[in-house]
Amino acid sequence: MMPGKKHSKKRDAILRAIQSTQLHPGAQWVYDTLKPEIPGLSLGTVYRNISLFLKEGEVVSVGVVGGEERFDGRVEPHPHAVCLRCGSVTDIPGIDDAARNLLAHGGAPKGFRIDYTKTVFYGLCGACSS
Amino acid sequence: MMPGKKHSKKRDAILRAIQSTQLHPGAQWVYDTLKPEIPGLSLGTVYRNISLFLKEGEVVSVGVVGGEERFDGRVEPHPHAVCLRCGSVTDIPGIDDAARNLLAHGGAPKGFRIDYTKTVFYGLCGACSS
DNA sequence: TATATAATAGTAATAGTTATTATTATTATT
DNA sequence: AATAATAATAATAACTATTACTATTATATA
Repeated sequence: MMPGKKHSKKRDAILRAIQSTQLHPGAQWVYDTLKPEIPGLSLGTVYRNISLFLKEGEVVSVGVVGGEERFDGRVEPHPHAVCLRCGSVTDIPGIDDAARNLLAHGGAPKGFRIDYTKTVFYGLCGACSS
Repeated sequence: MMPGKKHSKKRDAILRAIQSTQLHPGAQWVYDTLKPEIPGLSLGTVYRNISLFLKEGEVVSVGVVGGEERFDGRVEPHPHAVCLRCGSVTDIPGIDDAARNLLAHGGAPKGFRIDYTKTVFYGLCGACSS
């Protein structure tokens, strides 16, 4: 009865899976990764719980890469680099989005209330450009 | 025999449709808009030609909004504002992405070659926030 | 333990997009 | 202009990521 987070072994596992990698995985990756240790896991459960995490702000969407939505367990706003060849997504730390955000407020369309910003750099990752 | 652009009434109409609006439309909108004046037009043709435009750089993708990919006929890089409620996409002119781009080069992952940047602001548009 | 509530698996359904193929239009060549 | 080669298209089927649905199972509460 102690007020706290909602429980469910599977839900927790899904959140931890997303938080414990820097791959910015999609739902399928989470499913494939957890399935061996949690045989009774369905893809629908992964999708449903990720939706919950998004709503509760425990996970954030990086956007759609190659037709698949990718997620990030690090919720502080920061830019990402997406490889156009292999689809890898990399964090770009150390660059604060907030300043950019402020800067943009001046130019925002009349009456538009900005909630958050996403900055994505597209190109070729180290592995794919060498 | 004069070297010039490739032709096709439908192809041209599709490109002009995208270029002549600020709605940042998706494929379905282009189809719905042109269908009355070009009854013999199929959705597949719209998709196929948009893919060509993307490859040739005549059109640029704004990203996926509400599960649908949206396009822009203005190809100079500039940020966009996406309304989380109605899905409208608005240009944000007057803010140069290039500076931001440069700024980011320092922080980009080792070996990552940046080709272009996309900055999107999410929030509520004027109509939806009032 | 009994009862109410929430979470899940499995499956079906949906929607955007891409591929296929037969046909039609366009371009090049004679 | 007539014919041959090429490109573009419509119509349809296929595909994929995602969501909805439903019967079942697990969890929490009394």
